[in-house]
Amino acid sequence: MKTKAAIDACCDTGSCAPVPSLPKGKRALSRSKGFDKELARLAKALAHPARVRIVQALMKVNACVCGDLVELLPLAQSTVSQHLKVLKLAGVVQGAVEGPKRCYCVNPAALNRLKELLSNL
Amino acid sequence: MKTKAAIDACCDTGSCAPVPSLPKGKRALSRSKGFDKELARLAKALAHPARVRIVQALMKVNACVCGDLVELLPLAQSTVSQHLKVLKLAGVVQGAVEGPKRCYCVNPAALNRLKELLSNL
DNA sequence: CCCGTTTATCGTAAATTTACGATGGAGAGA
DNA sequence: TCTCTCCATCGTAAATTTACGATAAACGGG
Repeated sequence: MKTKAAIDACCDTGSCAPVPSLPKGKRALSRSKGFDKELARLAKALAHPARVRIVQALMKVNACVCGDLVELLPLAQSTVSQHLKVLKLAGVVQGAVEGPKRCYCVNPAALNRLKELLSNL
Repeated sequence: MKTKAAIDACCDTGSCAPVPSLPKGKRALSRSKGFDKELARLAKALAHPARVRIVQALMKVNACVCGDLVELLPLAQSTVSQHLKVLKLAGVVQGAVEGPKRCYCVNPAALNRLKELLSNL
């Protein structure tokens, strides 16, 4: 009977529990109203390899990075700027003006928040 | 001079470092070739509120969940099935056949991997 | 063997994302 | 002031995502 084997392939408890009708007062965070939206929003910010690369580069130096991020990526300058905008809107990076250039750095709080939300899944 | 103030708003070190030309042998994980793609792929799986809700519900019971996930979400059955497919392809959930129903549960390894990648940013 | 239940897939439409070149604006220096 | 550099924004095209209803496929029960 392959049914049993298929179940084992899924998870160890052989039986199928009913859906828990969600908010059961188990953990405060995951009950909070915007939990799913907030996690999805932060995850979406990192849901593109180019944006991950940007955050990676920004983390590596713990200072601001002047704009030659474009040279890191096989993308046009306007595209990189657009990705930076996405990251800024999600609160993952912050930017400031330094002379004619821009200055970017990651906001550690946003990444910590993402980790926190993940831990409370 | 508002330039200085703007810098402070970005990060505490007042100066702007050059981009670090990425792979500098600092940490093995973040150097690995597919790091950005893998993180982006996992993040993308959670980049939609409905998929977060699904994972949430699947985590809450540590067993398989029979299919009435549809009742959790304000979405049509085919849409939920599509989101489940995305999660399965990303390796975040696993499914098995139980009689006429399907049986889903999360793959903790995938979520741990996501946390690991985030920690190595 | 048919039937009802459950879920995946197909076809499709709307919305969003991704990417590019072109343009514009802000600041530094001649 | 004029110009040059750096970057954001605009306009736009292609690709992807999201959502739905309709249909098909798998299974157990009668």
